[in-house]
Amino acid sequence: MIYLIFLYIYNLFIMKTSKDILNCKYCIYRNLLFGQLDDKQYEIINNARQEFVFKRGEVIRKEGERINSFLYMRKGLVKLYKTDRRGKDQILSINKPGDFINLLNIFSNSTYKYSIAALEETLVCDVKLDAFIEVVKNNTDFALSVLNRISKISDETIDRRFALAQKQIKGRVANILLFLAENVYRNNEFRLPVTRREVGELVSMTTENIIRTFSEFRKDGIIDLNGKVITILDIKRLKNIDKTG
Amino acid sequence: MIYLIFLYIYNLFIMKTSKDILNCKYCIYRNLLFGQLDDKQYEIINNARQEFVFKRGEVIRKEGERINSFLYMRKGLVKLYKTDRRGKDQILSINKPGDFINLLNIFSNSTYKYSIAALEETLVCDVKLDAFIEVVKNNTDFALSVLNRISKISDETIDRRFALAQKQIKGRVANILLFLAENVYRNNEFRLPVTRREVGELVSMTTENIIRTFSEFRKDGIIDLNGKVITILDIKRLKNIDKTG
DNA sequence: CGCGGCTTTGATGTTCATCAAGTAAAGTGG
DNA sequence: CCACTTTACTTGATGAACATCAAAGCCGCG
Repeated sequence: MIYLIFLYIYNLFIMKTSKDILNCKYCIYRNLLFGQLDDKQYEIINNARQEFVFKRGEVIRKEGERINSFLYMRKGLVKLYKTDRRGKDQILSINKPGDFINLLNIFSNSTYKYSIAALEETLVCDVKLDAFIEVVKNNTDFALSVLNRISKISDETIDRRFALAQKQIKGRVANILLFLAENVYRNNEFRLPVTRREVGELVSMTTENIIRTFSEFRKDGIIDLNGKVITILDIKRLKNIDKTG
Repeated sequence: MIYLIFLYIYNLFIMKTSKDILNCKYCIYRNLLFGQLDDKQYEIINNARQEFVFKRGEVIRKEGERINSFLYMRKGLVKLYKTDRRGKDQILSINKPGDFINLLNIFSNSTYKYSIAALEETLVCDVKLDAFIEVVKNNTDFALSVLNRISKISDETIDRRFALAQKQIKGRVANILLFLAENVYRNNEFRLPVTRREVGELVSMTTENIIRTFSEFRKDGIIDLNGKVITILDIKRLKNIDKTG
């Protein structure tokens, strides 16, 4: 709710100062990471920054590409995924606005170990790595803040992986439905941003079994299904399935 | 082979200068991470440093404990693991000398999300976090080096997870045997440092199926089994099983 | 020496993947 | 905008991979 009010004010703000939308000085995500920068450092980042819009389905980065920018999401939804030699994808994570998609990997001086694609129309800020590193070098508080952020991302990854590994299919599907409802759309009704196959790729199950699980949830009155539109009817029961596996 | 010679020289060195073993100035792992420190910074680390020896089975850190030191391994073997509410463990990784066990997580200003236990007699260096952070703050090259190291660890984790998820049981067991033979013991014959159950906890399979797989490999002439001692007889075939799944 | 944890094998059951076949929806080119 | 093609979705039948259960031998250790 607070979030919605925030977004509303943000939108009003944009209307009035649309010139400034291209300057991240006014970005709502600024304080997530760039809080400690002074004006000069801020300018360095801002000058090295570009915005890109990707349509649903577009590939943002391809596994194997050299990493030469820091990315963060301002709008939309993306998936990080790897493709095996038989052409089958495995989705590592789904990321939403505010996430620093590649922060964990930009300092490896190496290439992307995964691809990134847009699941919805997505707005991404792209900061040249040279500039990012220059600021890290000149502001140790910022460096520590980056390290802190990285550690937290890593903590979450461990927790998430651990939780998934315990569960079998029903628990996994419940988990992703709750993730979308609570963390992404903040609503019990939403349009599924991924295909059934992609849900399978995310939780390591086949498309058919995802569909069967959806159907079962519907028969049990836990969700309502209408093509891509999903309504969670009994969130309590869904949470219980998520927890007990 | 080079590694063994290295160790040998290192041991000779210790004999002669045993007073210095407590000073990481002479640590063979020094350059892995602390290469860029000047003498003063070096002294800060060294003064905040303690060595601890853990026997097989001892818990080094427990999930939930506050993280207040940077750890690195000088000798031995450890496992990182999480325990679920039913008391079953899941092993996240097995780590060996030279690994920075908790580097990914020390900046989270939080608690351990996993436990660490010794699989063999293990020598761990423990550097107070305050000192570590002080040096990060005063040496941006060091900070970048830490970031680089973190990115690489993260890359490896992704690759490893991806590879494991593709494989079924034979491939997973082959994978861990090769890891032990090639990365840890550098020998085709070694004493398995974990129980069959722990192998299962590492690759998400039951004890019984690990045993069955071992037996099958033996019947096929790929390995020889003698209690805990394993000899890889046909490494080519084992590598093929690892690769093809 | 006896207890508990580790190892092993066999029998049985569950979960999930695979295969097949059909319908619905979403692109695509004329 | 419609015919056509492709991709997504759905259901059922079958089988493979793996978990679970049971029982017994082994080994180290107090």
